[in-house]
Amino acid sequence: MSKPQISRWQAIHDEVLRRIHAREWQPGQVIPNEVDLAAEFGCARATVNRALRVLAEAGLLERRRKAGTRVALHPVSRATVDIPVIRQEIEERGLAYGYALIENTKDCPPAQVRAALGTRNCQHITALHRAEGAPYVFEDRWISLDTLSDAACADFTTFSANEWLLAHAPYTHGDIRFAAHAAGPEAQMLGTEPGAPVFVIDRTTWDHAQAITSVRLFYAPGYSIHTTIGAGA
Amino acid sequence: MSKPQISRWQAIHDEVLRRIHAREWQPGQVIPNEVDLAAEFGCARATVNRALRVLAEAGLLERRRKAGTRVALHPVSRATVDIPVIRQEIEERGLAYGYALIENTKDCPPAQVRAALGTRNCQHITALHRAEGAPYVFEDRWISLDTLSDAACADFTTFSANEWLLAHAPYTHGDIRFAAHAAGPEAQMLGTEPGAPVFVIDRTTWDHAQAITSVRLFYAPGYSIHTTIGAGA
DNA sequence: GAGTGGTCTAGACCACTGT
DNA sequence: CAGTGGTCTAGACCACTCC
Repeated sequence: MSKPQISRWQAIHDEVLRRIHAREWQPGQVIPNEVDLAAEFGCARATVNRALRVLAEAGLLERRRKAGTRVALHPVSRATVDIPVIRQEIEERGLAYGYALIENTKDCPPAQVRAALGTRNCQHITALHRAEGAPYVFEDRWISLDTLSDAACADFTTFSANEWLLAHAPYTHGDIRFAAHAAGPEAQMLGTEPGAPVFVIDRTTWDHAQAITSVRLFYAPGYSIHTTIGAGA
Repeated sequence: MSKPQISRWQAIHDEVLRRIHAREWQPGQVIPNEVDLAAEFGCARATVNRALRVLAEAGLLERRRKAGTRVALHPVSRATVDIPVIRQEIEERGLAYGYALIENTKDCPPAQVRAALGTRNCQHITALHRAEGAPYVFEDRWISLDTLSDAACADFTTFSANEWLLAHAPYTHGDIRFAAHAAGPEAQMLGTEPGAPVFVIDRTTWDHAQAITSVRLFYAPGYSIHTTIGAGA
């Protein structure tokens, strides 16, 4: 037998959620303040605070000092997407991981990447990741040599730039874009035809103000990103 | 002048993050327990707990009772994606929102949707959302009439099913998938050619154990989802 | 069994912001 | 200015899990 072990703040979280769903507290309406709710639930204010903070982070409540807490008018669905290391993503599905470096040169990136990285001084790496022998994702990466001069002499033949960067260049923040593109020259490597729809992820990461790398991942046909969303209204 | 106003727990959060990035605490290594860290930082244990909890939620730390807190071996990038109501998404870009119902019939869904919703008794709604007159997204939605019998007599001509559901059927959890497809018959409505790459979002939502709706959104060419990621290693 | 994190309390001070 | 949420404290008990 397994007991869920609901904590006090989770119970309050659930009860507040129930009142929002039941329209006892309507969208846009101000709900009682923390002191009153703590009195109602017979607990400390900090416990109510925790419950409401989680709901606010989920986008269901809007909180402002003095103005109080309101039920959000336009609750957005907030999904958290995990973007793992490619090798890990493949191996976690129980498939054999394969990697092949295609190109590794010092080069000047195209305008769009140049704008993202803020430099012309880049290492250009292209590689193919395979799952169980089949093409999985084609990686087209630019690394700023202004930020990471080591990248010029790194060996990407056995380990991908993906993993090298994880070990050598932590980032503070990044920027991700998901889109659908028509396959270009990389179609052949992905085992599809030019013009076929491919799922593309563009990602640029920074270490504070220093841009580190900008990468475009072309996924083989059939790829999709899956995630779940919590409570919404 | 604006002061960032860094709170105590955020300062500790940042310092721990610095130590992880600086490899002072290496991946897989157990870091000092909360009591020791509280002593080091000269604060209450709850404050350290808050800082470490946030880092754990971000995937950078792994915490287990008795075993202690370790630096994650495979820090995944965890991005939060906001999926707003379509009308809101368009209007927030300062564009005129347009909506046209195409079809609204009681019908039996295809096998895949049937499996997701667990019923044959469905309302089928298709509609086109426009931004500034141009096609923006084509919506292909199935609503379970077992769960929401009201949907059979709802009027979707002026307000989209998207908004009707928000007001009538809160969900407790959902399931989202992003993918790239080749445009089918909907290509014409999206102003593109069959076979062209389109960004597709599949979403199914439940209210507890009851499936509510399953929708497939076909976005017009050029659409992309943008988000940011926080600190990673 | 014992060490660690998870939670909770009662109270306090502070930051922000609407009035 | 005053009301509200944001944070912090010192201490406590409990749940979990490794040894």
